[in-house]
Amino acid sequence: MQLRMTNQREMILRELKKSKGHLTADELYERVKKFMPRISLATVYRNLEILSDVNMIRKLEISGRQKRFDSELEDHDHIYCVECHRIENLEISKNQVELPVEDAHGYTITGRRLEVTGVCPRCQKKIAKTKKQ
Amino acid sequence: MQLRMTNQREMILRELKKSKGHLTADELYERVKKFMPRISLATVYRNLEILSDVNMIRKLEISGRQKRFDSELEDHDHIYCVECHRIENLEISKNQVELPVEDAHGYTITGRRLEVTGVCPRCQKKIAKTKKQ
DNA sequence: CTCCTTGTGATAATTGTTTTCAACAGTAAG
DNA sequence: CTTACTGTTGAAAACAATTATCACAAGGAG
Ligand SMILES: [Mn+2]
Ligand SMILES: [Mn+2]
Ligand SMILES: [Zn+2]
Ligand SMILES: [Zn+2]
Repeated sequence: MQLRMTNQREMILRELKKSKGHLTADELYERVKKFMPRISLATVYRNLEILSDVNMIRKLEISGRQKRFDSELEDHDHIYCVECHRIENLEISKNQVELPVEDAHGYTITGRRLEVTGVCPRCQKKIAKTKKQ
Repeated sequence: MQLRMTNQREMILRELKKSKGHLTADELYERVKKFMPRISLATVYRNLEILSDVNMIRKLEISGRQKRFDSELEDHDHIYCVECHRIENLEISKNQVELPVEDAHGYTITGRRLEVTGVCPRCQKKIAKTKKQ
């Protein structure tokens, strides 16, 4: 059950790392296609799934939206703009969020996901403009 | 711009309250159909969206899964089982999660969503059994 | 009543993702 | 080298959730 680093897999990983962002499968597909024109979107989805299964990348599942992928493995949360859906990293110190380590309803806790929502500076300006008129 | 309480709307709201749970649009559709056999799933989606827009219900967007709707308006978070996807309420006191009230990357913060994941007691037992064999 | 808005059910379309499958490539024996 | 096995691929179809479209019905306002 060891992972073979195929060309496609490597390319996908490289492009994700290069971008430094939080890309969707199809954004990544567009980038990879530049170098591998015959690759299919299914292959991109497939490999993103595999890579996140083996913890080489992180899968971000922002509520009700398209999945995004992150090559940064360090523990961090995200903030996203409710207007334009931009996503940015958010450093939250561990002690800002303290959770019951176990035994909430008898659950064994495996993780937590914190999403902070807001309006990004750009969208604030945009909104301010529209209001003036 | 006031909300008219149509029969369908009322029925959907009543059934959601009655259930006390966290239902998906189609679970609710099945329930409402018992009383209104001609209602369509689109109407259920439409009205759930409208009802949550005017804050008569809450829309729960659990990562990577189908939206669920909650008739409880009080501020509370949720825990869900990564095995069976059961969702339960989680009371987290405000001071267990303290966030930058504003100015994370210049964002105006509008909210936060906290998801705690774990394995529910039922699934723990199930897993324990499978391991024995 | 007429005009205007809102809500409706049926259906089609769209979106994001997963599955299927035949062809292909890498590895390990025999 | 042949054989068998395994994982991977691209293309296409299937899929589930959601949203858009449309023609019609119901409810006021004037
Ligand atoms: Mn990140
Ligand atoms: Mn709840
Ligand atoms: Zn924005
Ligand atoms: Zn469970």
